[in-house]
Amino acid sequence: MIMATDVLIEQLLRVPEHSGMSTIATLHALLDDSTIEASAAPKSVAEAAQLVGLTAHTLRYYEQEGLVRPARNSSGYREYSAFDLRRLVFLTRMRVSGMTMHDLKRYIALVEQGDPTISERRTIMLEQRERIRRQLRGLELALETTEYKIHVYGGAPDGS
Amino acid sequence: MIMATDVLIEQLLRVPEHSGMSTIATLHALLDDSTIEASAAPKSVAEAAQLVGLTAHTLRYYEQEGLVRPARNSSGYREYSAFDLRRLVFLTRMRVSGMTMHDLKRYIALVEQGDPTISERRTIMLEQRERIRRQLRGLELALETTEYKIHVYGGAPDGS
DNA sequence: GCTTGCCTTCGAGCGCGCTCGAATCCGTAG
DNA sequence: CTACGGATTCGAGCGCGCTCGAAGGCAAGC
Repeated sequence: MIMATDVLIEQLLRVPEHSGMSTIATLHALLDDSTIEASAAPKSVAEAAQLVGLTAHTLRYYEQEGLVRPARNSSGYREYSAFDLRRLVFLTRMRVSGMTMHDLKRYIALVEQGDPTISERRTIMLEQRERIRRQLRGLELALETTEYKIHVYGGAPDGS
Repeated sequence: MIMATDVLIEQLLRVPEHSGMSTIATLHALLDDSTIEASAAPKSVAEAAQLVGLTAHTLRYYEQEGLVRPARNSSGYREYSAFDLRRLVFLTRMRVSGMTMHDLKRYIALVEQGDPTISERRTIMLEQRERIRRQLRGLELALETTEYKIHVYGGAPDGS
């Protein structure tokens, strides 16, 4: 939960409203690695950073940690493809939901090893789902508590 | 999101099921500083830590930061009253929902200054509510993403 | 009286996830 | 030709929230 996180959440939240697609189709377009090249031109590190709500520094750090492998142009500049961007969206969502860099690196390493690791990846995602659900319960409790305080401190001129 | 957090969430989650009270009444009993002394005997630092899902070290740290002020017995040992315990529950919930130590210290400082600071505290809680709501949205997106992956990785022997 | 175990204070250390700055290189505009 | 913005690598540093260990005190059991 670092500074970047707030920006990140803001950015990622506005993703779903870009078309008349169903939720599942949107997710597919956003996340499935086989639906590549929807938008042709690759992005520079700064553009990619902006799109995904991180800094260029952080994107380079993620690469260093093996989480993404953008191509390079003839000058050695990074070029983020749609594939890379989808990967970044996935990474940021997992980070937002509290998956550690350690676990994320492990997961991505499995992804890069291909099909034989699918069942292991599935296990990781099942655990991740449990973590998220626990967090949701914790957050809802915190929300109740916060609303209780607001109530005690005198009504709610904002919100019902 | 440190090690303690997981334990902490586990502990705090089981609080609501202890009686036939309504949600609001439960919250009141758990959080309102005027409903003191439901359970008489004060707790030692280790007991308090266990109850709230933190370590004794962390409780001492919180005290050092001015977040709680447990009384001391004749030997200088800490004695956590029901008041203190409720305070701790509040603190942990705020921490779970991502409020920083910095903000929490500020908030508690206001609490200790009494009534004149109520409107300021209310503002803080309104902001806190917004932060929690943003986090909830982010988490829900992460949950969808995770479930999408689970789906892609082949059905859900666990959960529908 | 001694051991055991939990309490005390204090200050240093740590793991995480960035974050930043220095030094250098590329590419376009004037 | 020069200047400038943005790219590169590298390694060091940082803020947060604990976390730990040393050195010693208190209280109950044998």
